[in-house]
Amino acid sequence: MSGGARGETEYLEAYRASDWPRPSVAVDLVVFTVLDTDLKVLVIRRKVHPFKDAWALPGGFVRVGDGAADRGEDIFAAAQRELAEETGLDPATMYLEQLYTFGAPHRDPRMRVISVAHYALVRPTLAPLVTAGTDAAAVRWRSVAAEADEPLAFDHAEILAHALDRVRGKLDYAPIAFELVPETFTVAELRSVYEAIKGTTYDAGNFRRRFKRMQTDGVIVQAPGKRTTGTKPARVYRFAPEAVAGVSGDDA
Amino acid sequence: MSGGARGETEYLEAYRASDWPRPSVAVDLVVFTVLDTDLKVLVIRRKVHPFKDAWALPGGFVRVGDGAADRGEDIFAAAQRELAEETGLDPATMYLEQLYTFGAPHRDPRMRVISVAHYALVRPTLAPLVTAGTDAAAVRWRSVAAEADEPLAFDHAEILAHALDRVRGKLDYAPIAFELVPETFTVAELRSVYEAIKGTTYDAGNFRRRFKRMQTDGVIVQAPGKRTTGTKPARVYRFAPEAVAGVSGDDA
DNA sequence: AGAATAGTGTCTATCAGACACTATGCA
DNA sequence: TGCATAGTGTCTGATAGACACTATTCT
Repeated sequence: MSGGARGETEYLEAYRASDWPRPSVAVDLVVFTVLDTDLKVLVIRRKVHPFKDAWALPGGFVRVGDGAADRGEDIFAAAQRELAEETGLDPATMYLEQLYTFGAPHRDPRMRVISVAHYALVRPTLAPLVTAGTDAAAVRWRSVAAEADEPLAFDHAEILAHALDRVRGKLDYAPIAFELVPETFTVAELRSVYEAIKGTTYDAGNFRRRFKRMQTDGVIVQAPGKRTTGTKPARVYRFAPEAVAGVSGDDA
Repeated sequence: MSGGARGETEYLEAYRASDWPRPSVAVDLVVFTVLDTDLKVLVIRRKVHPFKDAWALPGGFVRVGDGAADRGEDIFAAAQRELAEETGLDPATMYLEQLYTFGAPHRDPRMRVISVAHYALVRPTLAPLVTAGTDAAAVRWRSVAAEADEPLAFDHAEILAHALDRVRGKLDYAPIAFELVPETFTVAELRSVYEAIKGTTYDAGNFRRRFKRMQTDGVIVQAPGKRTTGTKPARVYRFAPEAVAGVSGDDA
């Protein structure tokens, strides 16, 4: 900082801006997993008003410090914290990425809330371990396909639709499907994840060819052992993240 | 709303949230155009602290109303308003889309500011008409290739890098190049926009083939007249937005 | 032996990159 | 007439969809 006339200008500018009304800023989370070859999203039953007892996406307010010394937490850190709180899982084990920011003036009946939505991908092996956070009466993995289900609170249906678009689009050019299978997986298992996300079927032979290309590209390597599925056992593979650029999660 | 015990819970919840410190929320704009076959970004010279006299991306605070009656403006509306203020152009003539939200705790030295970055595309025919807004000492179209240029204020270099990634990626699957040519254009003109954005060259013959596919798909239609360029005149075409789904701009 | 899934190979259409070639208007 | 750009055509390699086929294991 500086003093004198510059300092005065600076002070006035800071005063002006901080004197205007400010919105609350939240993060909302669209947490996906694949269970029983079906794409699921994590919903919680709200304990408090508004939308008490309704299903909603997990989320919470970004911690903003008061003043110059404490500036609060980063937005991505807030999303990680909420993800941990609302699932009981270690956020380092999940893929997390910022999605879109929703800020319609009346999206929250209480007050002006701007929500930075994120989406997360949880391995099916971890999905059954989620536990309800303190602000939730219950958590549930809800099928994304279940349109006729109970409506979601706030504008969460719109946020979910956005997240679906993003994941479906990103599936074609980014290695995100690997976040939704166990550490080791078969060709058929990876295919079923693609099918669950896209909502279509993939030809088994053609998908295998694509799979093989990823193998020759070094994205996938064979893992020891086989998976027995009641019929001919299948080879298992492992994702090789070291061969892929930009797998860090949030790209900001 | 409701009364009684529910009302009390509701009140307490609202009180709690609104009593916490809140951040200022801004919109920043990455405004692109193509001039002289070069991709340019609009920068302003700051009039006030912090970063006084430095180049920065245009932007401003989102107007947030005070209380239940006035809730302020929508985020997209704020971006449109800033776009109009900072360019002097009608925002309806430009493509505008939300990009990413930046909220590192110390990205603004004054206070906690969360910025919802957007990017805009301006036709080269309109680009020379931009005028500086009230908070800018000057505006300039700056080449994005000019790495060795003066640094940008705040985290605006990072925002610009994000916007470049988005535009370059989206160019391949969305009809955004049409936002950067005049109403009617030749094959070569559209190709030079692709080249300016991607920073590479395209084979003229192959690009023409791609162009023709868009024509048979109804995305492009021939327009009357020819463009004379000092040599053999070229046919001119027009974008046919009615044939393309999802050209609305912001997709929220 | 039969069912079911794992795994392979082929044909075809589409599209991109490389590149040779023709057509036309202006200096 | 020559040059520069407009515009056309061809060859090749990579990939996706459709689909027929073989291989292996469990019951």
